[in-house]
Amino acid sequence: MFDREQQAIESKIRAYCADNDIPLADLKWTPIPFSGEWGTSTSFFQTAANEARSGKKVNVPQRAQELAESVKAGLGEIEGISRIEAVKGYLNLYFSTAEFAQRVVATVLEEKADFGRGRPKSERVMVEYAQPNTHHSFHIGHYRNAILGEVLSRLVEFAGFETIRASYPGDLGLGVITVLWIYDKFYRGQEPEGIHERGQWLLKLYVEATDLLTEKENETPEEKAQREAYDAERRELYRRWDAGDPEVRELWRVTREWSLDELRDILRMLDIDIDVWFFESEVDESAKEIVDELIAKGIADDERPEGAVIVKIDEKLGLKKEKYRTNVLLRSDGTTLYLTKDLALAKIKFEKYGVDRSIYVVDVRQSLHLQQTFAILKLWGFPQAEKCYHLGYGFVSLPEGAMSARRGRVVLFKDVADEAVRRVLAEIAQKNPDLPEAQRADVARAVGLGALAYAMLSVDNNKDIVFDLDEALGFEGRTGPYIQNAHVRAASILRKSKTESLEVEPATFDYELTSHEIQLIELLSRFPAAVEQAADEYRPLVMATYAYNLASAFHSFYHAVPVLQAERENIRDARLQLVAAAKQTLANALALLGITAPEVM
RNA sequence: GCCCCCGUAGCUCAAUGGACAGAGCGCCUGACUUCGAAUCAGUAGGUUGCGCGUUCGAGUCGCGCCGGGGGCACCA
Repeated sequence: MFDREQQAIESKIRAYCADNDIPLADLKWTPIPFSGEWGTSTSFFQTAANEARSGKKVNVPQRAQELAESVKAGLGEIEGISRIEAVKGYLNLYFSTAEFAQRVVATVLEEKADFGRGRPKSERVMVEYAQPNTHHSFHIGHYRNAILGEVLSRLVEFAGFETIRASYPGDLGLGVITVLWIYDKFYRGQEPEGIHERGQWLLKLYVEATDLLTEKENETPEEKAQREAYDAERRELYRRWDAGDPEVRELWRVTREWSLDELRDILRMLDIDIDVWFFESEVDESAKEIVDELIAKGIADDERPEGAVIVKIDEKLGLKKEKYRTNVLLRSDGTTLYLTKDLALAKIKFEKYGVDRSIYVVDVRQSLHLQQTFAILKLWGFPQAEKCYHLGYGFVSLPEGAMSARRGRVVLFKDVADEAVRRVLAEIAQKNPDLPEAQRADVARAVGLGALAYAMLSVDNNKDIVFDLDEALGFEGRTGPYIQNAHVRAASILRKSKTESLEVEPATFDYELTSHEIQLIELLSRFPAAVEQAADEYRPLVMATYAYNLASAFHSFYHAVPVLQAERENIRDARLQLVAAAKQTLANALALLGITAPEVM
């Protein structure tokens, strides 16, 4: 936010050093830590170290301090800077309090929902996420994927990139056929009422079918024969599906739609709007076509009929050590694999959608697979391969162990969301009984889902999560509701102020600010940088941490600093604007996190 | 065997190579006739798994161990 000042200072430092024959190293700027004032800071260690390396005998920390002092003396007075100090090799420049505060608050109130938005970038980004397999049900592992992908999309979009949200559900394979088989055999014609009931029922069928098809210990000859007969039926069904049998295809299409109905409803709840849907079944044909191209280009080796079509990735890249290994593009029977389809899909993304950066939000266990995909894209000659990025995330397990769809040991997202809403309603009844009945449902949903979202986002994506319901639905401490509550408190003050003229004139902060105000304003000023960092590093956690820190600063301010009862009118006006700016920035940060910012709770 | 990720307070987790490693939970103490206590203020808690190295400076980078998790050609 103070780039212009920083650049002016930087050029002054450069000029000074040039005049005094000091070979200045690159200047890096950071906020000054543990200060009760605002400012920016740079150090001279690198420059001193360079001198030492060039042969001069210098003690680096001492020399850095000398340089800092000397530069300080050479800078003189600078507009907007109240004070300069040289300490421990650092040069600290403190901003003029009133001016800084006024500018930060005015900027937020002017830009409103756009505060923090980055300048438009030239590249187009596609984020692929929210893609459970069909014929299953949406569990909390899928939820982690969906919320991570959505927040990442919001971040890169807000940072200025044109952003396309894509989902790529797996709608074929043995798992899907297994569900079709048991439905066709035992449940033909049945269909539960309700989108979620129907979607979840498919998962129950899958569990039941898997049980029937899994070899048991000590099974009798009759049981064995039965199981093998079932399995033969399933294989036959797969064959008919593959051959395009109209009856099987229709059954597949209808049941697939049940899953997608459920998925679409959950995405609606989560305020996720997917732009492009790719289905595995739709890229199957084009996947077969690209194999020939890759063989012709000498990237893939055709070892049929004895073997498969493979890519010796390490060898083609000229790597000595095994890293990407070898992978199969076509089975010896000519059918495609996951990798083949991913290559075909990438081609579509690059050529049809003009994607420059392609981000895959996928379970970390598929890391090797995606690295292989990117490596082959590179061999294939796509320059975008360099900007393919796998946002892997640790899997979500339960205190009793890994989730397992086969064994039916899963925690469904819908169940958790419903429980979250129930708990918030109970909380409201206790803490805010005056809240009108009509608003309770909306607030409960906002707060319940906010708690869940923050529980997922406040852990770095590469860490596994052991999902504990009580922990995920916590409303106190470092949680979504804590941040939402800061927003609510700000809204409450503004409601009570009854001022219409909040934004007509910038307030002047020409009184002695408390440390709480200083801390709060400092955090407001850092929001644009937090957005940029989170988007650059593809890390939702950065924004989650920022939002909490901002809320924490607001809560402290709220408790310690009177606003409506401020001792003077001008102070009251200034603080009201500060509250409005904090509310706006909290709302912007929460929006990026996919969390609703309620007015009351 | 090879590759990837992780190891920080009792627990769960933070920390662009930079100044004094920070939060939450839990424990203990205090603050609601005061803008909403889903809050705030405070106490206690650390050899950042171990060792060597690079650097003016290492939780962060490199190498080697130890411990945990994941992955390694016709599954997705």
